[in-house]
Amino acid sequence: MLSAIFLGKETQTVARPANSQSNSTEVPEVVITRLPQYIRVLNSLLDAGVDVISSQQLGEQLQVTPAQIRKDLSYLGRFGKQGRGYNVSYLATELKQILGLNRRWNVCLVGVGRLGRAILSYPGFVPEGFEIVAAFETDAAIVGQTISGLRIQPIEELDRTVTRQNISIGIIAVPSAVAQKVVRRLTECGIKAILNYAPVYPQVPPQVKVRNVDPVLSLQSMTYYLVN
Amino acid sequence: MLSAIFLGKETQTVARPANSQSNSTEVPEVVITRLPQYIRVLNSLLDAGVDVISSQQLGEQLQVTPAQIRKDLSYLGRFGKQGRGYNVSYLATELKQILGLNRRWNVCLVGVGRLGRAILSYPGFVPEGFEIVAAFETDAAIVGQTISGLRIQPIEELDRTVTRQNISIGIIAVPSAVAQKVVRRLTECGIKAILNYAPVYPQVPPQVKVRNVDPVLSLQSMTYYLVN
DNA sequence: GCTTGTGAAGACCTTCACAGCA
DNA sequence: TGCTGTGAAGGTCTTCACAAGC
Repeated sequence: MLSAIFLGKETQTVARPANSQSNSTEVPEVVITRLPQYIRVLNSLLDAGVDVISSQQLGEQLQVTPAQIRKDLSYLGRFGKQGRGYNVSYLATELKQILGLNRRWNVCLVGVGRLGRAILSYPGFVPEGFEIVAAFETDAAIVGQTISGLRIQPIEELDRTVTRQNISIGIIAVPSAVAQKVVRRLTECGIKAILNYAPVYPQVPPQVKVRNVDPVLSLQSMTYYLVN
Repeated sequence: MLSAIFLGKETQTVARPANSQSNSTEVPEVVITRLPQYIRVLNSLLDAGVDVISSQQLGEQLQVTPAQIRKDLSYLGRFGKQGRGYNVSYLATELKQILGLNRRWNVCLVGVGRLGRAILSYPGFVPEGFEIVAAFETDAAIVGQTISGLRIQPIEELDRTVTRQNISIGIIAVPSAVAQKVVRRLTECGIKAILNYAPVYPQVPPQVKVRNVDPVLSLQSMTYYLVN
């Protein structure tokens, strides 16, 4: 019986602000975080056979103001037609291109405990173009096992495998106590994007992006509204 | 082999803005989402035997400016002493009180597929005071089974169980297609806080809080920075 | 001297409102 | 007429900077 999960603060997780040095021409990070949501809705509209949609209609589906959608898109180009709206297929294609979602990404997992195994068997990544092609552990009892079709490697092979398999993204599922150390190892391999399931916010060099998946934090911030 | 996961957009997180009608005296939602992080660091400081900490030092641990910490706390009260800083134990206690974390919360899970089972066996909730005390399914093949010590109930029993077991929080782990329907059922039972693992942003009445756990969105927003 | 708490300033993000165009 | 794209306005959040107090 295998399984898999995750979270988003935004949610959160939210993710940290992290607007390092913002050239006036830079796209705000919050805009970037909304684009995948736009794409998701556009995909479902495509499936429903919708050809054209206005910012008004799109906004209703996304629970966002039409002005926000138009403004967001205006940072990236001019995709609509006055008097008509946006061609669903064209807009989806353009946004995927901009986000780099028109290709596959190789991902590695560090930490193959209970949580790591759930991530390995989570079926939501591959259809979106994210494939976990390597998994690492320190526990000698786990190294060498084959889990979800993947041979678990010792952490020492990280550097070599990341290079050889052209891995750009790391997923961390190790205990809090070692998360920071793992983050450093990943960044030293040249990894620039990390999805962190450990309940700590690790420090990274400014050019590295981290997104934290932390359902406990999400619960803990909601209870405020239950008692107030 | 069971397992468990989650995410944080929020990141994350992130979560939707959702500043409905803000009295000038209301605590900003983004402040509320930071408090659990503060508490986490304070707890680890307590374990380390630290008695007093300044906003400067706390800020270093959290990667946040000292001014932000002081400002955040000032929305909630006056917890520090000039010239000294904050008493770690006192501040942690006060913040937990404010967030309603000085008590246990009963939680129900809807959806006991692969993902739901991972959530059921996730060991991170109970130590923080969140206990999944009921689980619901529509699939007749799963209803009646006992998983992680919990008898899986038919969805029809939701209302009665929520009332009887005093459940305040719902976790959703159903397919996207039915997530909105489940959200409505939960809100009709009086549930005011929902942790949503389905890859859709459901609509809720304004007094209901939702946090979305969505690692795919997190990955999809990071790739932008890998290609740009 | 050192650090908090907080008005004020500044940065950032969202919304408005309309010119421009189909 | 209908809708986009966008400067400008408005609002929210963050940072500054300093008075107050230990």
